[in-house]
Amino acid sequence: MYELLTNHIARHVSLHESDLQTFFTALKLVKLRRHQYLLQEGMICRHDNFVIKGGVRQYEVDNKGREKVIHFGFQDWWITDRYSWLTGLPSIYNIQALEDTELLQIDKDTLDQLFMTIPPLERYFHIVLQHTFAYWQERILVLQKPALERYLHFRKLYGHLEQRLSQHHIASYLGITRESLSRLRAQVAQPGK
Amino acid sequence: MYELLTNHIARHVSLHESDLQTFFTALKLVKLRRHQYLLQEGMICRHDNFVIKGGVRQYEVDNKGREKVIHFGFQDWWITDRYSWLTGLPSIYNIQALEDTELLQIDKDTLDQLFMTIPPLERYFHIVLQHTFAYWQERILVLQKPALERYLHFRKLYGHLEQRLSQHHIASYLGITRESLSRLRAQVAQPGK
DNA sequence: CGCCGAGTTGAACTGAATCAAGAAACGTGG
DNA sequence: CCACGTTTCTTGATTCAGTTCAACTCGGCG
Repeated sequence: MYELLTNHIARHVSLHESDLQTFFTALKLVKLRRHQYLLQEGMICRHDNFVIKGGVRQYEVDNKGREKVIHFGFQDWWITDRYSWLTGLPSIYNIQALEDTELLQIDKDTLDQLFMTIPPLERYFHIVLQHTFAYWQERILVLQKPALERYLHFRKLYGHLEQRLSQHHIASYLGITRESLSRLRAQVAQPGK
Repeated sequence: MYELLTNHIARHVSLHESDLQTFFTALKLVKLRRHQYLLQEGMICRHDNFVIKGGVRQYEVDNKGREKVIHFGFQDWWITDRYSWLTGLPSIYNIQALEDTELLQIDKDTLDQLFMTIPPLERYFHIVLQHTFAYWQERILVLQKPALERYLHFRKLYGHLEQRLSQHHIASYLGITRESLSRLRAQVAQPGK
């Protein structure tokens, strides 16, 4: 159960076995069934979550009732609403399981405590955040490009996930409509044009 | 010279005076004149930079030769190309001074060394990154909205900077053309429509 | 003065959204 | 295992926000 996370940590820092255990005892295993929510709009997000199985999407519902997917979370990713986590304000996001999902959850206050006694643990979270950030920086760049480029970029990064996601969710992630995505797919499949 | 940074740090963590001094001696003061570059495409970005005066913009030049502004950096902000910084790969971004600018620069290797001996320093950088991250998360959301909303959001966040930036740079930051921004401004100024 | 970059305004164009039907895939109950 | 309803995906016609191209204004500065 902790194997994935142990490996993920080892990839970034080396942690004493005892510290690792301390950290693990602070974690809570959460199981979500498809379509269940990890976070709903209006709730305060006090936890960070490491996906060990399945997948989730983080999205906002805009004032016209349309869902905007900000981010996905699959195996080996940490996911949270960083804004609510940081400020303690209610979240404007929903995080929902796309399929049956298992995550390891850590509470912010607990984690902040642990950081004081186990500095390499903070090092780990800091490094992971830097990675996520670097990826986010690229996402902002890509969002400025035309729809076809955005789709191709998505395939390069997440091609292996394409069949696990609905067109609807992919389109929303790319900032386009379902219909436009459908047309782009047709175009990419047979460049008869 | 270190006053702004001292205050910024104190806002997030408490650091022993001696640790603070150790950190400061690792910093380098960099002065840029308007239009000078802090980073150019192709260079490896090994430094993180705290702006104490002036302002910079981070942008990419796309394959059609157009500039896409990703981010600005003004007083009290840390700025770097997080991707190149993290991976050691050449940057695809340029960071250029918008006006005469002064920054405090820290080298990645030095900083990583300091983190090992001064854990609260890593805490500080971790917290700052979380803040920046929360802000980028919002930026991704906003980039999915129509141009007018993006502009209004920009004004809410950066209204006080609007006159220090050219229309060109603001438009690029918003992901629209100069002309469109001009029209939006006219529309906002007199809602005679 | 006259030039030059920054900003505005107008007209035509275009990529993507919207609206509207179909087709295909999926799951649930008989 | 099939039939039926629901959701997902595709395809077409139309509309619209924002781009492009081009001309014009304004203010600064040699």
